[in-house]
Amino acid sequence: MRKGELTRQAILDVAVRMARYSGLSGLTIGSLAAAADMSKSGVYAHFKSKEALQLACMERNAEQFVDEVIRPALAKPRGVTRLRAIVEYWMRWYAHPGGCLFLAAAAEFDDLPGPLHDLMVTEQRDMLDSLARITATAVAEGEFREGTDVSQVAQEVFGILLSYNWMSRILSNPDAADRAWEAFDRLVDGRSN
Amino acid sequence: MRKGELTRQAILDVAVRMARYSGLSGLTIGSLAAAADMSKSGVYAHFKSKEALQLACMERNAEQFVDEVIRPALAKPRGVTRLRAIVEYWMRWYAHPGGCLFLAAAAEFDDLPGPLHDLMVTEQRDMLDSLARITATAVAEGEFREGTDVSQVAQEVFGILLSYNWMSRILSNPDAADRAWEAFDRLVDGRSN
DNA sequence: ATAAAACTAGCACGGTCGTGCTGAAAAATC
DNA sequence: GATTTTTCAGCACGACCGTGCTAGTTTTAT
Repeated sequence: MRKGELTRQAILDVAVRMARYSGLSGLTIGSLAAAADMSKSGVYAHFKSKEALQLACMERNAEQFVDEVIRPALAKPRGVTRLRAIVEYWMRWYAHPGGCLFLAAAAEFDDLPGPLHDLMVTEQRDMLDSLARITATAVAEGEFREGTDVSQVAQEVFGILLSYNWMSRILSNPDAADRAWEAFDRLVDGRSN
Repeated sequence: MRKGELTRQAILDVAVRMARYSGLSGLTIGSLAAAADMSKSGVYAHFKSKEALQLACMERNAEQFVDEVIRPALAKPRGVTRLRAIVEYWMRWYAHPGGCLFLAAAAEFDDLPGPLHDLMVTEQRDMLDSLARITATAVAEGEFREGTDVSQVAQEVFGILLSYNWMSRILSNPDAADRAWEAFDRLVDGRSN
């Protein structure tokens, strides 16, 4: 039946938005119900447990990440152009109100075994793989030197993104973006033919 | 009187160790009391509120960071040697069981105004300043080019540290440290005379 | 040794948490 | 239009939360 799935998605959208602020553990069914103008049990009925709700939030968040970062980047020409594009979209992603749910989830579940931890690791790994794969297109297109360690580039680009996020979000440093791009440009220069 | 302060410190040590796993919000007075073999009210009496306990945890954590990272680094010769040293100690710091409380606190309080947020920002800023100041010694000693943007270097080094932390802690990537050092070496090379 | 101060266990409070049953309303199917 | 299925509010539960009072013990100071 259709109506149920519809409200389920509506609840999930609210939940993800809230979780960006409070994290997945800080998200409570009571406050979520209030924000969705429903009763606690009304919300609860759509997810058999809180853990299931949290897992659904992470999946929904991952879909949005693909929509807003991965797919737009893949629409760009292969190579450095595409790498630069994903960094740009990724930085915009980090600017979401409340911050990045991936990072929040990573901090929450890094040492807490369970399905949430496992899904978090999988998603984190997928994100890194996307960076490495796009870097590989720059090698294939002859823009980066043959033999470039794409995983090394991925880790470094991710570092640029992480420190940008910290600088701009926690320290409210207005120069964070410029500095991130300067670091990126030097990274690209060092690998270019 | 002396005994009180002693057990207060003992409680705080346990609290910080627990908070590294669960975060400052996930830390509860009940579980802390159990871990410290005390009653809830016995623990509570040492801190007038939970927020005061959390603030004390952050301060204690900052002291430990100074002891384990900042001070040992300052004992090294000025310049690149000292910069390399702080990165090494910092990486060791991130390897603490449960992870880094600064990062957990940043994720928890980045969008939540209040004293905890303010203290977190202050501490984060201090950490970054330490990086910039040490970089400045490398410039003063003539190892880095005159006019080097020390804040730029600080942001980039912090990025290397953050991505190392993510790679090793969340993705359990054994190459994370090597890649971090490779990135660091290239950063130093690019700025050296 | 005695008085004063500090420490902490016991206990209870109001509140919120996740969970789950029950029954009525609403929607989908026939 | 009747029936079956789905959706959801009401309500209650046990557990744990932060908080704080009280009383008794332990530690310090005199």
